[in-house]
Amino acid sequence: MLTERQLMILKAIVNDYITNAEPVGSRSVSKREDINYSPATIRNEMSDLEELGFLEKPHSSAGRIPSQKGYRYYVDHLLSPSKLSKRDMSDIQTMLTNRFNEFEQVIQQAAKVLSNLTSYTSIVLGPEVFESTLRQIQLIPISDNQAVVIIVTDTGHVENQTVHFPGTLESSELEKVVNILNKRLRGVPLVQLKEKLTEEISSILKQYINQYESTVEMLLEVFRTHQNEKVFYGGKTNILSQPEFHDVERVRNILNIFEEDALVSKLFRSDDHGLTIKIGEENHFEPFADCTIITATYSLDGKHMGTVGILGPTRMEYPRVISIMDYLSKDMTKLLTAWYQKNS
Amino acid sequence: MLTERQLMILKAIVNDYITNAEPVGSRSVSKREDINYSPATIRNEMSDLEELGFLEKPHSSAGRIPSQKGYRYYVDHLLSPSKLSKRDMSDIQTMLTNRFNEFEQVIQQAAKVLSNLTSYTSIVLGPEVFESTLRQIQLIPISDNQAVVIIVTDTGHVENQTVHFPGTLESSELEKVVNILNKRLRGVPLVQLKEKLTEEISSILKQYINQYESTVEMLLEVFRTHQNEKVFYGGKTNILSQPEFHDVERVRNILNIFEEDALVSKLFRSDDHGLTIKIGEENHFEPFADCTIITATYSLDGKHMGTVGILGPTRMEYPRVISIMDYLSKDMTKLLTAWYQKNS
DNA sequence: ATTTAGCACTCGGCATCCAAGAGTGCTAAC
DNA sequence: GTTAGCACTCTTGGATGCCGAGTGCTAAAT
Repeated sequence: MLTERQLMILKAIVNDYITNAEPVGSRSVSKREDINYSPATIRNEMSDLEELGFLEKPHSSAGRIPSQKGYRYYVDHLLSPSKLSKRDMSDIQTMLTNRFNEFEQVIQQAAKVLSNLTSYTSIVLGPEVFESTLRQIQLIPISDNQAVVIIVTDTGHVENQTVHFPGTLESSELEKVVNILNKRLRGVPLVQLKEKLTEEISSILKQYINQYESTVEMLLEVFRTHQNEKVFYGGKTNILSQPEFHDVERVRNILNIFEEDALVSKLFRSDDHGLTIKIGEENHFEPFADCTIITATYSLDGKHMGTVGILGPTRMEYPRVISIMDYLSKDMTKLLTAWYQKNS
Repeated sequence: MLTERQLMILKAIVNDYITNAEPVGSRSVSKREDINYSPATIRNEMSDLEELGFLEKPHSSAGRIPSQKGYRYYVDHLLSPSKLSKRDMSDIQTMLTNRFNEFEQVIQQAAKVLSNLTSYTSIVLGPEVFESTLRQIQLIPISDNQAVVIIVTDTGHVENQTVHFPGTLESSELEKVVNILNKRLRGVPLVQLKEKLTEEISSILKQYINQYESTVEMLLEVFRTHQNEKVFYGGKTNILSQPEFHDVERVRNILNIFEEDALVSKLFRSDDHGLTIKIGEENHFEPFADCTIITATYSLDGKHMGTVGILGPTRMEYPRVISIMDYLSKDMTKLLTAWYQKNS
């Protein structure tokens, strides 16, 4: 429905505004190489584009800036995906090639490289808890009345937790408990552990263990506080360098959000395979009303694992960020696959 | 060397500036109940105080503000330690009375309560690594070529780390390794583990274990990356609400520091027993040139364990913060002692 | 029918000016 | 030693006016 020329102009305006963060006037559009119309013509078109809702004016005599709808149209139809520069690719490669023992290290690195390359804030969510299953559980007594519970998931994530411990439980009994748990709970999704414990395991424990009541209670305690998936950040303060975030109150609101991992992981989690772009109010979250969030997922055997995300102003360098995210998420998938095969 | 009256005036000015964040004029000082001199007299005294370096003027016709030296004198000689309000005390109590399994939870809580009560940013450092010794070490194989190493310190801190694992090591041998390590390394300070391993243990392992070389290598890997002590924050963005931090660049510098735990723990660690107050440039750190850091230590059996700290503007509510910190750090010491006795 | 040149108009940004207010420093009187 | 009085200084905030960037419209050019 938009004419060829309108598309060109819209694209030019978005591109210009993305790089300069200042309202774009008709003159500067007409000066572009690929556009051969006078400012007056451009003005007429801009006026139309504004009427259609793709542009808006900060005030009556400034240039135009893209509206949310304008950005949306831009990313949906006008975006020319930029080739990733050699340098970016190699940066990603070297960051992710480092030897690592735990997958979390990769995730941490990914967050770092993302924020470095984009100068926005990156958020990377680890493997989702409710997807992962128990691979192994261990109980290690560390004093008369304390033990450490180690939980290893199928994704290779290791977690420890200290619990109070029925002092009367003997080490032979302890071993029995661990054996039973491992036998019965291997492969069970973490979120179902609690359920499973009360339904099946507790009656089994009853048969073998004296102090079974306090033991079950202890285990319930462990399973109750199931960790949320971890959230990794890169460049938390990068957003402060964007001109649109020079207001301290605004900044404070956003930075406070980062202190609440649970909230962040809710806001950034994406289940769609591939890239998701949410512009401004599409986030349905007031503090992000003029932010764009781009997320991509990484996976294992086609099974969705986690999300890498980036938070920036709506005025975001879409082409660049998109290609970086695409490349990075695929790389993580590859790495994860390789790592998993090696350590299965 | 200062007259009684000068002291009164200095104190009045600091107090006033602390609460209002605005230069204090002679008139407002003379209006205070406890001061019965005319503005003119006050002016003369203020002029003297300025000459002595305790006050300064933002510009020639504003009121005075305390200089760094002024603050210093204030905290050293003029401070009337405020009684902690019932409410504050009970807030601290309830925050710290919650049942907890790991000492880290207390520390986390402490950071939170501190920042809530003061509306500055709090930093709490966990038990210092180089002070703590090994209580127990465990190796748990989780796949053909991976194991989790669990390290428990005498302070009850538990740490896990995933390592690559010589696939050929059998579980009976593994057990031997663990036994040897526990027997030989218990009580050894974490920082000496590496040394001890190369000097003593490796030769012992050689006698018992086939794959001793790769095992030693693996252990070295573990001990090399000795965790820094953890840093807990409360109210990271609180500082943004102080009027003196309304400049985005300044704020960014400070927030960036918080991303570097190692740096933070260096800046905030205090070895002095009791309270330490560092005002402005006394921090010897440019970004903190107009910040005050107050630290207190918590301990166990008189042995210094960790530090609780607060970061705010030099214009800090000293009396209140000091009494809160004092109370909190003593409370933590008590709690830690009780906890340690119970779980030794 | 498009496109464009021309021109009046609008508005933010910036500098300037001014008056008010807060505060100082000095002097002279108490 | 203290204080009243007063001239002086400096910030703050509002009013004013100008400039430049940009628009919207109209009429001419293509």
